[in-house]
Amino acid sequence: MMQIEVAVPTPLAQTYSYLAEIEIPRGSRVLVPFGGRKVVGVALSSIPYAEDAPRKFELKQILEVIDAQPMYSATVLEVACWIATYYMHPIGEVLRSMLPASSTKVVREVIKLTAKGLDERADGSSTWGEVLRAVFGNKRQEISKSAAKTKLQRLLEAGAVDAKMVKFSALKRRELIDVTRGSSMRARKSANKLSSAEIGEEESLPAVIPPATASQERVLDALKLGLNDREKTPVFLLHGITGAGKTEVYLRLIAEVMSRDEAKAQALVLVPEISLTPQMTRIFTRRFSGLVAVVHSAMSDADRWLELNRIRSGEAKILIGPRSAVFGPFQKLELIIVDEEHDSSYKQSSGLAYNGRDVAVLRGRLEHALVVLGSATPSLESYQNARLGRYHLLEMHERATGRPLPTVEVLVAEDQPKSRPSTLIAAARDGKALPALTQEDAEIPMHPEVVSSLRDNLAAGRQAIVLVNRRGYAYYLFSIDEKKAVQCPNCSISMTLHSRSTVLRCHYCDFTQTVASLVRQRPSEKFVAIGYGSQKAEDALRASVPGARIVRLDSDAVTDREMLPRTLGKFRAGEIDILVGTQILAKGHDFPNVTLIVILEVDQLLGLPDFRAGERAFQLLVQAAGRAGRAEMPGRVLMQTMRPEHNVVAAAVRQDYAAFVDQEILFRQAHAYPPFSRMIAIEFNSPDQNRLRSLCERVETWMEQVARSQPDLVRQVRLLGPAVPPIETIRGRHRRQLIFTSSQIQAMRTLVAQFTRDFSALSGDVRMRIDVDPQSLI
DNA sequence: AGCACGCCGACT
DNA sequence: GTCGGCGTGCTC
Repeated sequence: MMQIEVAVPTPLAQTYSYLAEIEIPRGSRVLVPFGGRKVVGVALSSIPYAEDAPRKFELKQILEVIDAQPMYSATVLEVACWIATYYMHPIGEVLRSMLPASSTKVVREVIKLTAKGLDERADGSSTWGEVLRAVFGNKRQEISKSAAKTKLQRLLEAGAVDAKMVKFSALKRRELIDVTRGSSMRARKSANKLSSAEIGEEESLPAVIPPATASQERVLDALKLGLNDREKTPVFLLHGITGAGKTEVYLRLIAEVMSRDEAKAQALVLVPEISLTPQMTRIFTRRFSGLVAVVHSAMSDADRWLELNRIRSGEAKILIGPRSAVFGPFQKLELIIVDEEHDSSYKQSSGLAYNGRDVAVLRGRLEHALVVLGSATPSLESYQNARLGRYHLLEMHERATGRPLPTVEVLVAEDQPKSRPSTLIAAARDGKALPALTQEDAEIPMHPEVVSSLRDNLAAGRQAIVLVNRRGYAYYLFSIDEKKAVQCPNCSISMTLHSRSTVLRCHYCDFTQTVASLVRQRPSEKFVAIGYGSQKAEDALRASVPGARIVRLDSDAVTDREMLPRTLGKFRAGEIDILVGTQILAKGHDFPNVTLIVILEVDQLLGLPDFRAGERAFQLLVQAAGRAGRAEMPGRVLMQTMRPEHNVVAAAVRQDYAAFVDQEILFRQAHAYPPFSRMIAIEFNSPDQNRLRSLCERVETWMEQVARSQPDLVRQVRLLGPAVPPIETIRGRHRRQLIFTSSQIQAMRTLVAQFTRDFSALSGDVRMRIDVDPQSLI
């Protein structure tokens, strides 16, 4: 008999011991009984069972070994353990988040009609029969619990029958149904579907490989030296200006790795989710036909399994994906590329707060793989690592086309437009139909130069991109009487006006309300629409650039997963003259015929209450500017701002990364912000404000106590809060934030570990989330 | 997180 | 008198 340590997907940090007849391979998933239910855990170790050892409880038997071949390799398990420790997250949850969701949601429950239930369903006059017919239909006797749940929910919403009858417990009590636990699902077998890579292949043409430029050659030579020295597991930071041809470097490096190693070597390419377009995928599939696997978040679980299994079997050599791809089941990973390494989407913002880029560096070290972090605007953290010699810095200062960077001009915007009551809103109050949009309604503060440049560009048969860093129609709806913007009832932020100012929407919880219903609720107040978003910019552009084919692209416009690639495809094909939209447009895309980029509302970027606001603004401005003039035609960039003197704007205008870094480093140093310190943020949230308040009092008492009992430890760590974060409430949950900062990482971690131990038992509906190295403090 | 056990209001 | 509400506490 063996004793097996199993990591179980619960918010508990410890592992649990079970019994099995034989040793179970480390990394295999197992089905175990756990607190009255069955869950899927991961076997971590097997030791012979010492029968006579004293123990407080009897061990339970493992019910089933799901994977004969471990699902998690030894290295991936090591990565998981590191993440669990570093990000202070339970190991079972870490392992669960590493695979597609269905890998651990394997205990399927099945609802079955009993004989009595069958009779009842046949009875057309029975209300219970009605419920059963709604759930099972007229033929089926069995249905999965999740499917049944949605049907019951729908029935409940319809309100045709008593709410009490629309419940599993009620049906069960009457012995109309049986709830049984099905057996666990196995690792998914391949479905009859073509993988995205195969589909991509069909369309693809043979690759035309451009000759490498001098700087590409130089960088590649250095990287190849790194490949020879992999035992030292070097990390390279590839800083190349926009259009320098970093992708071509990646492609050649991958080819080099593969040519060296009897076609066994595998490579990982991490990209920000948003740049995972079919075009991007095609670049790789054309060059490495049949060897590329792709995963992205819009994919179904089944498809994701399919692609990951191609990597696991060794059939595919290259995995392209967003941050979660860093957990890919590689056989022999020899190269990891993190494209746009500065991108904030590498940091998971909910649940397990890992940073895919940092995990990539760790995994590279464990696998002895070469790691390349690429960016036109490296994060301060990575750049500092390069300065300190931890990473090798490689720079590319010329564009692959030999063309100069686009010229950037600053246009000083007028002040805010005069606040005037909108005719649209007045009409909504009267309950009349909304009037057609007038020219005046569609006005936004646009510098005359912006308009004339867009017209000239159109006349020259060229394309333009207009970037508005805010979605929606107007910015917010301001109540003149209350002297404040209309807030979301669930979140403490202003709602944004959409659909020509007829609808208010919260960008945090998606709460939606029509303006008409708002003015009915608050009949005596007067409102004005302030500011503008991408929707209004679209209208304004239509009015001021007649004849242009204009399409808006932002997360509201992208309604299905075909939308973004389709629109970008049309734009590339020249069927669209002007693309107007949000950050979606700023990243990575390569449009040869785009010669003009307009960036409106630069100022809003700079004003965010976060120490990284400057860095984000600089990155966005440079990335956006980099979309212009990528082919033969020179590009031009117009930035409209009210603060032309701001040093971030000034550096972005010159596209001078070094100048930006120099000043930003000084700023971070002066305030002891990362990378000169580390941060751990702890968030408490609860729908109950009072509970939260008393918890904060407990936290303060705790802080005073440790300051007294462990003064040496506390002296090394700065503790901020508990404070109300910039957005106090999200989805009806009030929040408080506690921030630990220190340059003494170990001391800080010790203190935080102590804190989480002392606050592990939270009463009521209070939740705690730990964010190590937070990307944003909002 | 689930799920069970446990103690108080409105119903067959 | 029960059913069922959700407050605490445990899960090898």
